[in-house]
Amino acid sequence: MNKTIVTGPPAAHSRSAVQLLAALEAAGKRNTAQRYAICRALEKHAADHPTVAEIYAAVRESFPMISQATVYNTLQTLKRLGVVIELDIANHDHIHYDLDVTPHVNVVCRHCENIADLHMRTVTSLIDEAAARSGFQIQRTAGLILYGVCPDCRRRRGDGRAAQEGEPQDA
Amino acid sequence: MNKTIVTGPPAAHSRSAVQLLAALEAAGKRNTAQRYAICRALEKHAADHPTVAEIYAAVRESFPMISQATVYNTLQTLKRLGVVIELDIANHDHIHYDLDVTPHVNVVCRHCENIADLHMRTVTSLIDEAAARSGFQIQRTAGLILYGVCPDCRRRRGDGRAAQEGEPQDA
DNA sequence: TTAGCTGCAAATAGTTTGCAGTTTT
DNA sequence: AAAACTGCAAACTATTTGCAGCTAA
Repeated sequence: MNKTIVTGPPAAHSRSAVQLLAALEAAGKRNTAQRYAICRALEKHAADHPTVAEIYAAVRESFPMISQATVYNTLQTLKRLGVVIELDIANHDHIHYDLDVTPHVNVVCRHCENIADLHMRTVTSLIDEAAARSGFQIQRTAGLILYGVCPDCRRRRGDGRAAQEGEPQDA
Repeated sequence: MNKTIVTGPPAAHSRSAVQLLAALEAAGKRNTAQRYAICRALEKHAADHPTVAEIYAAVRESFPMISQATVYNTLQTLKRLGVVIELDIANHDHIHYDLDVTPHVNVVCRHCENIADLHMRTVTSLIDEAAARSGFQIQRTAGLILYGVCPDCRRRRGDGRAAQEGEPQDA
């Protein structure tokens, strides 16, 4: 549950609140105070890959009477516009949101549940090869998810465990 | 909803029912008729990346009185043993199961919801680089998910759409 | 025998939805 | 003024859980 960012440049590729709002406007969506607050909350927590609950909590600070439904609706709208992506992470109860829609990998720690962004040349190679080999037209290139243990947790909990096939998904 | 396999060798890397049962036994789990039936169903539908509902339906054919809870329980056990992985796919209501736990990519079609397996050298490079760059100890190397449109659907629905960043997640 | 498994049914909880009233354009 | 958006509360539904009886070892 701690939200220390483990790796990677802070929000370097993430869209800003302004960009999100611009996308909404460009799509002919209305500019409401609630949406503004939600976009600000997204921007602020971008590096955490926030869940709906976290965004809801953050928005409430400045907008105490907002309803969850509005948060869900707006997030769905942003998702459909393609300016935000959903991260469905195994064994996590909530959906996470990522403002970075450029090709990258997300690495998830099984212990502290932190999520890091990783930008690598290899991602593009992988996608190109996958497209060539499968005949698929790959549309979404962000949010490739890898699971493991972050450096902090390795240190904290003792290391040693082999990173092998057959590694169980849970503790 | 059609389940034609689009790409890749049929179940080449998937574990067989026998292997699943062996894993259960090795872990000191009891050998029940229900678990046997579930493993058989998994093996049979491995190439489909079946959901719980599909496995439940398949098992019922030979075992009409089985309960869903048992299917859920067994799947969870297999998951914890690391012989099966869960695929959490964006916008899919159900969890999919993959009997292939060797490093590979899953490519998901947004239209027909088919899931293909792709084994590529690049996967290992990606994982190695991700581990090196992030300091994470990567434990799960299977089920890297990519989203796009499969060849059949491209043909069927007309092509043309650009595979760009900013591509919406839904229709 | 006995620990573990199954099946039933009820509980849980994240997300979605209907609708009436409000707000943006 | 019209269409869209919000907030509330109810609805949905995939998954989990409690528990009594069954069963593999």
